[in-house]
Amino acid sequence: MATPVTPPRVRFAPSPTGYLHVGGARTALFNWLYARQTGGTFLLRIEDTDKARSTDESERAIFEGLEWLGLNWDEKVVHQALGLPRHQRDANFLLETGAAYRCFCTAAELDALRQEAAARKDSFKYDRRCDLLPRAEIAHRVQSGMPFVVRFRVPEGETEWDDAVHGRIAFPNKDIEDFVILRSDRTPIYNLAVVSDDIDMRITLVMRGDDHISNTPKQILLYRALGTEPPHFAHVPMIHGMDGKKLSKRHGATAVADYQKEGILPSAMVNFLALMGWSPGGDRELMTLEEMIALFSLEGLQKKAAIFDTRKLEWMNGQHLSRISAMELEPRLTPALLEEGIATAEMLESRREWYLELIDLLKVRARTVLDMVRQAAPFFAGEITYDSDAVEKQWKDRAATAELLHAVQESLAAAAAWTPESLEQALRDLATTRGVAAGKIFQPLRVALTGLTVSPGIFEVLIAMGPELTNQRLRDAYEFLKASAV
RNA sequence: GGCGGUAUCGUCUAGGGGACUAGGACGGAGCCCUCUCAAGGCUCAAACACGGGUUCGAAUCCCGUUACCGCUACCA
Repeated sequence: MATPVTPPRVRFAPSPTGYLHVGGARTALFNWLYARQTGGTFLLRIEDTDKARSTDESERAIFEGLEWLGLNWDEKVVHQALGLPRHQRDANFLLETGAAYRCFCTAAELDALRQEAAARKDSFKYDRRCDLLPRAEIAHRVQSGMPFVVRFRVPEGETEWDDAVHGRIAFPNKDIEDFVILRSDRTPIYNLAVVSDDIDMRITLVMRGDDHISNTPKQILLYRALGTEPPHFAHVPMIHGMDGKKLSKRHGATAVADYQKEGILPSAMVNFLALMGWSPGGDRELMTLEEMIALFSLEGLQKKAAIFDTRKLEWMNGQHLSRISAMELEPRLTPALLEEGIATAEMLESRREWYLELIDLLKVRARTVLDMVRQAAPFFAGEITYDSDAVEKQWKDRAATAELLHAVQESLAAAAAWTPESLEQALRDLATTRGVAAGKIFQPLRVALTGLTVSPGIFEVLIAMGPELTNQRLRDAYEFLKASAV
């Protein structure tokens, strides 16, 4: 009863000409999810046939980006450039079977033709003039070493396929020109390299950006000419910037590494990316990778381009931040803390329990790891800076504030114990004695301890700081108040 | 220009002919909670691009129009 389907093989095939773009990452994610869900194989192919633009550095950036997102690939990375002999073999095969022909037109000639067409307001399409050359002439030119490219002879008819996201798409072949498949330097053009490689890698489903829709009929034609049935295709929508245009540097951060630096968690990034162009149906939004694997389906793919809204990403990151445990968060926060010089590795190691509790305290109100770093600073020994707005608002009367903080210090010193309950008792008693609202004490104290008007609950802050640092901070506050009293 | 694709709140989306007074989320406004800020709870504003069909009935199906996007290289 079981239907013996061969497990799917999908791939992500970026060209190493920059960094890992969020659009690319999203395409990779969909392929990965599909493979993981179906028990298929997810492959990575580096399309480095454009030697001028490809760099090792950007190849590394792609690996690191995918690894950070948790998208592991199953077999050895394929480098397209290494397939050169096969690409040439395939081109020769097409030449031999008559599916392709040599074209001796130079770039300059073609350019002139194109301009003529443009002047006539005609659309340009190669007129096959080299295909019409007499056999003898072709042989002569080849023998005399005249450079040529190989063009695919597009047959009559119509090319169509059943796209997994768009349904049936058809192109009249007459609208497709005889495209080049091999350059005069014998290197392959994209469409040939892709088809040759995808056949070689036994890809069963090509899932990629829908900017490739118009390449698809050409590729299908190549598959057939090469004697192979084409794979299935799924063209996923693009990701645009807030202005509705293709996402580019103008829109700010477009590399996944940028978001890594800004303190976005990979789990949030992947969750957010998945929702650009895919939905599990219903109201489901917050998901882990595992859940997405279970829920993923081609049917849930959207046809429409999505606009990348970083505000929702940040919200989502906040949600992931508050769900993740301090233990899991620690490895992401620590490097940032060290880099900012807020703490040292030894310090964090020696007070690990305390450190993990601090993380739990901070993660609730942070949207990014960087937020946490900023909020963590006051909890470590060292100078703090007083936010000018905070001073203005909560320490307006310097002398009165100094007096108040002295009273607070005494109350804290007199507290039964350094526990949230005792400290709260002490401070609330102080408020009662002085006949003021508790907030009138908490707020100035918060500024003294953190330099900010925003922090975790004041008793949590006191506990996390401990009596020593608290007293130090209060002494610093007196100094500041005295110095700025004039 | 030619060809192709797409069209639900500002944004991400749910919706598969009657369950739609079109749901959720981000963002916005407000309220509650409260020592601040988050978080959380509640409330409000906010969309089926337009025009024709098909049908007893259309956000859902078909056709046009419009707008937007993509491709149109010896780039990928």
